[in-house]
Amino acid sequence: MGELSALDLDEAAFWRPLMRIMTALPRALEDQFLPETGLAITDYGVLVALSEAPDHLLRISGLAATTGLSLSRISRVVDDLTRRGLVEKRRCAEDGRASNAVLTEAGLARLEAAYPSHLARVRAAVFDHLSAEDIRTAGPVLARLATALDTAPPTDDC
Amino acid sequence: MGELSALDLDEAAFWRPLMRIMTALPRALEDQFLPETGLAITDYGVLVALSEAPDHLLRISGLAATTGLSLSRISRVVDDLTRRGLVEKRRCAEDGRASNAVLTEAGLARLEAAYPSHLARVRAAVFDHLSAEDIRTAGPVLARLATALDTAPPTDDC
DNA sequence: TTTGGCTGGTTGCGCAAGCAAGCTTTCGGT
DNA sequence: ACCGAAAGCTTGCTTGCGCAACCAGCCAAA
Repeated sequence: MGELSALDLDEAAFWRPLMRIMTALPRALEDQFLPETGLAITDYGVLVALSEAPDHLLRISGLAATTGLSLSRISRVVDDLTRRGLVEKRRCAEDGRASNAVLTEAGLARLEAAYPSHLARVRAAVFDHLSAEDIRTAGPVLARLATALDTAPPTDDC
Repeated sequence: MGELSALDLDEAAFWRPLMRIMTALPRALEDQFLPETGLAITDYGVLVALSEAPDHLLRISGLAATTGLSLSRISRVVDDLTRRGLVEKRRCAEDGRASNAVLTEAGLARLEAAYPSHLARVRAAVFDHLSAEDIRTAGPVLARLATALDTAPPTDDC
């Protein structure tokens, strides 16, 4: 290390905005969302993940993977959602160590009720400011970056 | 609200990766950076902001604005950096309420020492996975999004 | 000049999140 | 059949962060 060249102009013009977005977007999304729906984005993410899973059922660890949260966090979030009746936790039949989280009726209803608000926030924060062209050209780049981040967490240094 | 159409395919292909990036990138950057340099990215951001300011001097509130952190957080971070000798806090002469944070020699040295590590992390996490073309086409889109987020925080609903 | 409002910053507190250590169940090897 | 290692959570503790309440210095306007 130490022999790397600094960012060039194009890179800087990519990097700076990306940093701003990383810090500002989450707040822009969450701020109105929680009061409007009674769900934290984290909760919402968990419910979405379950709603997209076969039988609305997912292992705790699978939930952690798809939401990108730590196992410990997911454990507590699922407990909380269970307490609120939006999710049910069942010990897995074929593996006594594992648990499955299942979306309840109430959970699905809550998710559906929250969806418009989420959509509105996303549109207001992101898509209202971009052209169709923007979205089409930048989308694939973001996709490459995202998959790289997903697959490269084990240090690919050296 | 409630009358919004769902995301179309292009939008979804933009939004999903963006969410992944928002959650995964910060960790990818911070994980090695702190052990390598003894600086949290937040600390690093503050030092960078100061280093780019005239006379290496910035109001506390200015620091909050440029870093995108809350005033309270900045207040504590600056206190901490002061305790570590990387920054100096001076009560402002022409306004007794205000404080200025100034980068010390040690702070500048620390920043310069940390820079290669930061660069390496950014390259490994981001630019190593993107082509020059990617960067050139997506950069402006990210820039639009970032300025929109910076200027639109007061709810532009209704 | 005094008083009420403002602005810049600090502090008390609570919450989300991760890490590390623990517990239980499973599985592979002998 | 047994034992050690590993998998799948859970729980205790720490940290980063923001909000809201607060305090001090500034600035009108009466």
